Amino acid sequence: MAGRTGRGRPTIAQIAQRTGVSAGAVSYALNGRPGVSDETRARILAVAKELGWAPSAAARALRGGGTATVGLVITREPAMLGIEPFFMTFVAGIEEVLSDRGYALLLQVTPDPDREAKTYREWWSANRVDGIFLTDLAIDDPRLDILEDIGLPAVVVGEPAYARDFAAVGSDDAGAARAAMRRIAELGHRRVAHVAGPESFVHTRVRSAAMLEIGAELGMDVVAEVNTDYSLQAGVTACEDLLARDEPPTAILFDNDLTAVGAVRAATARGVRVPDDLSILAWDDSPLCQLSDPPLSALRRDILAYGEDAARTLLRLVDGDGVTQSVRTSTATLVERGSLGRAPRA
Amino acid sequence: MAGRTGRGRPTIAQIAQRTGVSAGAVSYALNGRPGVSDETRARILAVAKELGWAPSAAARALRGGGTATVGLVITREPAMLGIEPFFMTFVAGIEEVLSDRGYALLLQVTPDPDREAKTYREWWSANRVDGIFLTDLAIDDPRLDILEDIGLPAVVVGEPAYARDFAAVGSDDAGAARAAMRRIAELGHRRVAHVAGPESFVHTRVRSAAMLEIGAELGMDVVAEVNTDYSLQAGVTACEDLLARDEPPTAILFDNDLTAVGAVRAATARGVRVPDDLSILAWDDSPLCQLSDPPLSALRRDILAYGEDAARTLLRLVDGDGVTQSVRTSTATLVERGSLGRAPRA
DNA sequence: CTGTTAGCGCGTTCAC
DNA sequence: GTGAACGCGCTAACAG
Repeated sequence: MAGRTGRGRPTIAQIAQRTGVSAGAVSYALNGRPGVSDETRARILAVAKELGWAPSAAARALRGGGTATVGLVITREPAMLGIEPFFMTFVAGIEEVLSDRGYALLLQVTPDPDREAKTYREWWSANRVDGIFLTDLAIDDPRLDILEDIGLPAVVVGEPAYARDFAAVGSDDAGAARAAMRRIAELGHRRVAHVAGPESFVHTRVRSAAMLEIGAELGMDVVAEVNTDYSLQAGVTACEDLLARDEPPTAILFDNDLTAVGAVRAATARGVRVPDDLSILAWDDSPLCQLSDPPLSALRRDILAYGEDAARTLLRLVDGDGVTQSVRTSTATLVERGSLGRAPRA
Repeated sequence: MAGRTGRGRPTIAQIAQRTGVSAGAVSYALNGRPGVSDETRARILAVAKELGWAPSAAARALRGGGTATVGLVITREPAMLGIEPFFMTFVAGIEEVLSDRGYALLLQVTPDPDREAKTYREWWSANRVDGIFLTDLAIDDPRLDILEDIGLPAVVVGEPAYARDFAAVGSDDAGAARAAMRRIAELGHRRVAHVAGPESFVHTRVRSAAMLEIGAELGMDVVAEVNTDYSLQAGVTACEDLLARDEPPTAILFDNDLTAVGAVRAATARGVRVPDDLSILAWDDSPLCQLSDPPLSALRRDILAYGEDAARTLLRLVDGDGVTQSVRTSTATLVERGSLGRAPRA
């Protein structure tokens, strides 16, 4: 179990020497293949265990056996990551699957989108990863061109419809938006607004499109679609602007929790009561929602499971097992906590 | 600049073939060493660039040139990570330094402390990392034994005094506690409490010891030292218990922001006003502090810079440059926002 | 000087 | 069960 001080990391050659057999035999034994007697095999395994041997990742990768590593680039301002509950939880979910399989996660955090594309090429050229996760999918995403070009296995985390031929793992945003709008309509609201994320993201567009369509279907007036950068301040500003209108919405759906929290503060500061005068609904349910006052009703996704699904899909792709062109979907549920109420009388 | 479809990742052999020279010559050219004419060198570099060549990480590692990778194990319940602003920001800081140098971060998130030790051995045996960051330092930390045994370069993120011969990067917690207590005393408080983190962590002990010492020095009564797991719920419970005492504290210092937020809610729910009846001070200033009502006063550390310092130190260690046994320190400053007020009249 | 050849590091695998 | 070759980049020894 130990590997005593200073001997350097154990190799097959060392094990071969100690057991008095060839390196090839050791390899067969360690990999559970035929070619060695049960007796020698046992001896070899014992010595390997004593030395704490593990195969050199470098040697395996060199032989073409894969790197046992997958990559994730998070394109965000580093300082913003601390409050972005999504990524850390998503990474934790990924880890849960990877570590069981002996895979490691190579991470890069950078605010620079160009760097992300470069990183994919570098990782591929240097043979550092067997596959990658691609998040924040954009319309006509140039990263897909690069990945197609170099042929690096990838799983798109997002709307499958925009993922071309890549395997995708996505949540059913349109369905969630539909459920939310139904509930909002049920509470008597007729004028609603949508405070969304960055316009470039596919999931922003999907949600916005769904809002408009469902609004029309339900006879509601979607008075505004506002794009933000997901920041607290953007939520404050958006809410203030909406409330300053001649005919302000009576309910607002936010694309993340941080903007929704900002909106509650903005409304309260203006003397607008939540939910009596204004209903607020957040997308993604982090602890922030419970900390807000009143606590926020939210569309809850199981982000940990989302990460796990993405990781399982990528590993399957890397294994070449299923030709996983298929689509996975996790669903969001509406958690009501008090920021969502009946529409005020006209 | 591209590497066209399907050709597989470019190798030195390919470049050699295209330029009509030997692989050795290509290697010399690519590494800026003498042995090739300027002319050939230029040709080689051009082809390499066109193919998007990058050295195989595996081959380099195999040759003993290092893996250009460092590791970090985060021992936390995955679900808790989403609200733990510390680690994500810390990781972002690390990344800022690593990516400039072409290093990658290998990450593992696991709730199992035993797994962490195992991971260090595996990473070392498999030659996956050149060094690691060690966080959440404990008293008589068994991980230090393992790292000493295998001789893997490591930087301890925490109190240098407990880091044995390892290089350490730590913040001056005792100094910060001192400054906080001075300010609390200045506001007239005489009965204070400290709601700390897990007892096993060195930095918990350091802070607790500092609190008691400074309290005595300032003639204050530290009525309680409570250990928690940093969770919101633990903050709620701790606050309720403290307020239920015969002589409750008039000010409480919390070791993280989440417990402090929980405490504000618990106090408010009991009809105890913050800061009129009870002053609350958080350690580490994440956006949560601003979202709380009233916004929390906090001991602010520059966690991003903390991560950067740790990364720089580890890289120096890996390079073998400075024999960085030295100690770094970043200081916390007190940000007052309104949860800290004058002591109520007896 | 300009360039080539050969062998290393480590695990895997094919032929014997 | 053994010996040898392979994958890839680096470098010491050697040749023109």
